Amino acid sequence: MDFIEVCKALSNDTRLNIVKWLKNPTENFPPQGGCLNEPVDLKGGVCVSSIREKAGVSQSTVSNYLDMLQRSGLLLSERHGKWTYYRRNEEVIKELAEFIGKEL
Amino acid sequence: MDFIEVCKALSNDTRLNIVKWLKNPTENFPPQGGCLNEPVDLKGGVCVSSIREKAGVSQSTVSNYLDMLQRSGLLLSERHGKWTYYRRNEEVIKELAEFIGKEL
DNA sequence: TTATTATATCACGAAATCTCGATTTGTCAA
DNA sequence: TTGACAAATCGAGATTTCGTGATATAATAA
Repeated sequence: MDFIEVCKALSNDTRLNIVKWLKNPTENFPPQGGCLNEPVDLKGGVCVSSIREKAGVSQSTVSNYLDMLQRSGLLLSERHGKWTYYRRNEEVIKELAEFIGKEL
Repeated sequence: MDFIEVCKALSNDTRLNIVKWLKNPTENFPPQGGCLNEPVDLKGGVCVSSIREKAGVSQSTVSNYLDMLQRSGLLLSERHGKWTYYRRNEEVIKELAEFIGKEL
């Protein structure tokens, strides 16, 4: 985990909120995977357009934010058909808490 | 604690190192309070010029960094005569770890 | 008072980040 | 194959951050 990159990723209200919202996807976003007939294991993942709507920023901005959060390791993404579903990487978030508790 | 401001403050290698170094001041810096005859309770605080030397940046940069770290709450400062001694604010650092563990 | 030292503040150009609209790519359906 | 839609990438102007040298302030010493 690159702590500096994680800090940069979290140094923005919208990006911080995205990470928080994804802690409880069903509370914060509409049901996902709607259009697909096949049952897909989304593991709580949420598609870009749902996140964009909640965040109230442009499509390119949210795409950039999600990429940034993924590159920092905080989020994971999985593509199913037309949609890309993002979810939290709980292991990295746990690492982050441990880093602050021990290394910082 | 303003989490965003803390993240911004930690989004820089030198500033992150300063916070880490101040965890063990006696290991990382020369003895402090040397010129003063009066015994001063520095509580592990380190003066700006010692930090500047260790960090290898200009005086204005380190002063700016220390101000930023203090404004974020991560550091505390105390002036004694000509010197300003900076030390960690362990309570805020604990808050930070708790925030990540619970809120994030 | 004057000189010296420690730190803070100012002003600046360079580099990075922010956020957007436009365009491109990828996927599915007709 | 074409059209429609989701998401990623591109390009750009506005804002912020980076790090510096110069200057100002504050405290001590002579």
